[in-house]
Amino acid sequence: MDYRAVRGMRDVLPEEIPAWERLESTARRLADLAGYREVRPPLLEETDLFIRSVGEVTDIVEKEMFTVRKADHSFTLRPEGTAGIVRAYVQAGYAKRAPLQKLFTIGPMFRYEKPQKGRERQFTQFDMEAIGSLDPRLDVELIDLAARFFEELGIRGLEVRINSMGDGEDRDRYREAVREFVRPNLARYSEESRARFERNVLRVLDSKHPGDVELNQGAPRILDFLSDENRAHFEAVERHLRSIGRTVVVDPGIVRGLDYYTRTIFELHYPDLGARSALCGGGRYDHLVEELGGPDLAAVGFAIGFTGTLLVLEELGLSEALAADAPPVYVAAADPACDDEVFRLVCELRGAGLGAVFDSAGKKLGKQLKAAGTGGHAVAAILGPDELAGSTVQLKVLDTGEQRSVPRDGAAEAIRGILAARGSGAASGERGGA
RNA sequence: GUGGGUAUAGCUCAGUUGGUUAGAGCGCCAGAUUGUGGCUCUGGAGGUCGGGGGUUCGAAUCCCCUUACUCACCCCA
Repeated sequence: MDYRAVRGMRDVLPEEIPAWERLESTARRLADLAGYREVRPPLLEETDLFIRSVGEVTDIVEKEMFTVRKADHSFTLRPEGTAGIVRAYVQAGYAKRAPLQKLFTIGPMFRYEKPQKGRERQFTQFDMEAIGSLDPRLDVELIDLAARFFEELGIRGLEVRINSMGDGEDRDRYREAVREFVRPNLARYSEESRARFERNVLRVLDSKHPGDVELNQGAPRILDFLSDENRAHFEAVERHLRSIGRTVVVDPGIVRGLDYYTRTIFELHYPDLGARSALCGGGRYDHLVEELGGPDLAAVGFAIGFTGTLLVLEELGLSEALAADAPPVYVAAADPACDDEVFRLVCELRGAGLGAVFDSAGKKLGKQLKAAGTGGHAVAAILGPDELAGSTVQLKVLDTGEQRSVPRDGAAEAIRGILAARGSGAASGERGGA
């Protein structure tokens, strides 16, 4: 095999499209329900946009960007959706004419990481963003919508974890407190954690080394460092979550990897997925609009990864019931002499709004009917010399085997009748599953 | 970036201590059935055994290198 898809990128083949369409339609329906409008920023942005928004010392910027240079400019394939959406928001002038915008986008993101289960270099995300307000009900609205997305797909048992990162000053004071907490025992920490101590001390608390976990007992919690205002915001989020019946876990260990996050952050986990259990991550980014040249406006959003979601659907056996509908009619030639007339009927039926296909491999009638049956078509229309002579067509209902002759002129109508009779009895999704 | 595993037909996989023309199931094509499918039977096509080098009379099998895939760590969707 000479050519393969680029490492970490894969083809979504026709067999998988129904599952993808289901994710997309579920996302769009939810967005409509809550008044979020679709926006489609370009896949390529100036590299500096991501450095500025995601943060210079993050993994994404340091080593995961797909960057191309052209004529003194540096462009980067978007590694996440929020930066581009906020850039578009500012550029479109929404900040002045209609500051509160609820937006969503669905599309590919790119990160140069080593691929593994649930992680690809090109992956698709569903992003929802509410820009222009600090209302804690928006935090909760988004958490609720994210959870609802999975529930509508049939995925239960998700765990919602929330935390607050405070704002810049809160975080500075907290970071200092953690540094003081760790420093006396630094020599006893794992090598990994000692490196993190320098680079990003908060990650020390995230360590999975047994010894580190022990040492981290009793570490300061960021929630104790929140300003009154940020504490009130966090408590309001919890209160609203309770009032709509969403149970969540407050997890002081969540520390998101992008610099722009502030205040509320959350993740949705599917515990059975193992190492890569987070299906959704999000939170507030209350300074990003200003950072990108707009006024100081608060915002909150999340991203759901399709890759992990599809994995879970697969595991739960929920993706097998999905199959695309084949065109209802297969027009078969009883004799090669009728091929022209078969093609004419196919086009005629399509003109009448009936999906129709024909054999173009020179199969004999028996093989054509076999193909019609296994191909998932509902009706076979058979044309042979006898039918041509009598201006008729044989219609065979493929799942019952019953067959009758109808006038050629009335073929479309007769087929419509058969489909209506079939369709009325069958529930949606009858095909594919069984 | 670090560490482990795996590479044989379109797919899922066998291949015995290295031994002659590398197999099976599914799928595909055809015939039995010269105008009627889903079952059955018969036959067929399809493989530089990931690539390169080495050991050997002889390598899919042993050794080295390489590439790809995959899993985990890190981090994240």
